[in-house]
Amino acid sequence: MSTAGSSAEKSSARSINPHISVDCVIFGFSTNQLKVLLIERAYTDESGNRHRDLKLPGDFITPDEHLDRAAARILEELTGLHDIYLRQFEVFGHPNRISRKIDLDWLLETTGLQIHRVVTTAYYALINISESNRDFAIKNNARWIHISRIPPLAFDHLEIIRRGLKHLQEALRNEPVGFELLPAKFTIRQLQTLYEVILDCKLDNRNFRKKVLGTRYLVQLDEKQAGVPHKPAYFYRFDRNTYMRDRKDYIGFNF
Amino acid sequence: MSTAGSSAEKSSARSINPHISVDCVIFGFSTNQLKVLLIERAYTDESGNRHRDLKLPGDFITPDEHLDRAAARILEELTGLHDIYLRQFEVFGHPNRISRKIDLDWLLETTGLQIHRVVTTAYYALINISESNRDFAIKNNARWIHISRIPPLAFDHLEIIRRGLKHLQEALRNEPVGFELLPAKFTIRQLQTLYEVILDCKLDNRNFRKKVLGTRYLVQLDEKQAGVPHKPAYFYRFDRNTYMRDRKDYIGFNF
DNA sequence: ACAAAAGTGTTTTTAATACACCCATGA
DNA sequence: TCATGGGTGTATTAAAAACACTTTTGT
Repeated sequence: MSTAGSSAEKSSARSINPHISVDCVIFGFSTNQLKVLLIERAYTDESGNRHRDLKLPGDFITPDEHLDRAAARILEELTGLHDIYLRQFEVFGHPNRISRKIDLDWLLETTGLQIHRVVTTAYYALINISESNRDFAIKNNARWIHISRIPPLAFDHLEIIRRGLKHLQEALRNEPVGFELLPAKFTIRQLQTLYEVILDCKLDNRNFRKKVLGTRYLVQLDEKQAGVPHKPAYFYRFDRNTYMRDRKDYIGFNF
Repeated sequence: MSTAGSSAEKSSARSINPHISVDCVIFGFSTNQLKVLLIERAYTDESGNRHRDLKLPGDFITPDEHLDRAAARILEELTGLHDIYLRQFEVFGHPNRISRKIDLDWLLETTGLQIHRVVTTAYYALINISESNRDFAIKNNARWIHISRIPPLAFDHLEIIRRGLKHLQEALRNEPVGFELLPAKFTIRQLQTLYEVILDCKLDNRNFRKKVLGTRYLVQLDEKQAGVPHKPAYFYRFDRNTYMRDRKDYIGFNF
């Protein structure tokens, strides 16, 4: 669990349910890297020294708040974005997930409550960094951290990210979620790199193009890349309506 | 959320966390049907009349109980079974999921507390009905109900079962979980029927045999069916060790 | 003219599908 | 001997994988 920096302060003012929280693993893709949006947390140790570390965006739910709604709220408070791809993926309820002194102290400091047991529901969000960076300021000392360069985090947040990545990989295999991480216009190579980075594998370029262009829901635009020192690539867009119509209800099984 | 019949009574005695519960969708397979284990719930309406309906086995967690542990406890209290396949699959946190008068009244009656908001973590369990019936008594007025003949249930338990079935179907496609629902010795036809019933489709017998016998982890026993009025089928068993060694780390993607 | 990434086809291999008959047993 | 479900093989089709060169642009 946890509480978003500024949301935490709000939490102590407004009414919260201190037993249940929501945490968001916000994935973004830029400069050919998968990143996670983390928040700087400041806390004071027993010697009065101020420390910083990072945590997932999250918050306690309010007494009558739907979990999905809480996740959307956290995302919107942080980034200003709404209508973002957001999926519940797992609950973390280990009784010792809040046991380090710094975590207990930080909760006391931000909520005013002595809290030692919180069950958190984890969501992952997929956002397009470049567009959202352009239009919305990232507030609350949030930072994009490369997925494989994540420092020690608050609570069990590293584990939550690991599991979130697993779920993202699973989703990427079975649904067209990759587009959520790309701008509306993208090149096939960008898409392929996204798959390679998230699934951590190499894909054959010709087979990849054959596969994705074989679907009817990837539509080529008239526009090409400009100013690149090589043959410019066409831009494509994802046509969700066509996907919805054509989606094959897969029946095979592998075990 | 909910509380298992007898566990509910216990809950009011022992210390509970009344905000968080665990519910178990316990699947079983017998007479070629997929079934769910449900518990009879009795409640008294305002006119003092006694009513019965059905609910999922579930309970509040205790203050320091791991969610997984709570699910295992519920399962064991009910069936006496342990080391059962048990997977968390989803959290149900809608603020109105406990809003019907009968549900509110029943909670008051069984816990002594006025409870109107509970976030529940749902697990599904896979058990082999015949073996467990033989060795363990099912307590607490529990009944196996055919998956497509489920009457109106307490709380949002019907929705939880629907979602649990979806997750079971998904698991069945990707992992060898079907064996959890069968006796240690089973015939290929039993296995095929299990797939057909759970995935709700017809499978070609020759192709099915080819596929499952192509794996190395389905091993034929010397034993055959006896007393059947037709050619007796060989029994097979699932070799989990071989599966663990041979499991192909599937890399393909379909979207 | 060079560097750099875009874009393109064919062959091979593998997996999925479709399909029909004989076999072993109990009654 | 009959009814019942068990068990088997092949041909076709579809999808995945392997693989190398030409094109377009900026510098």
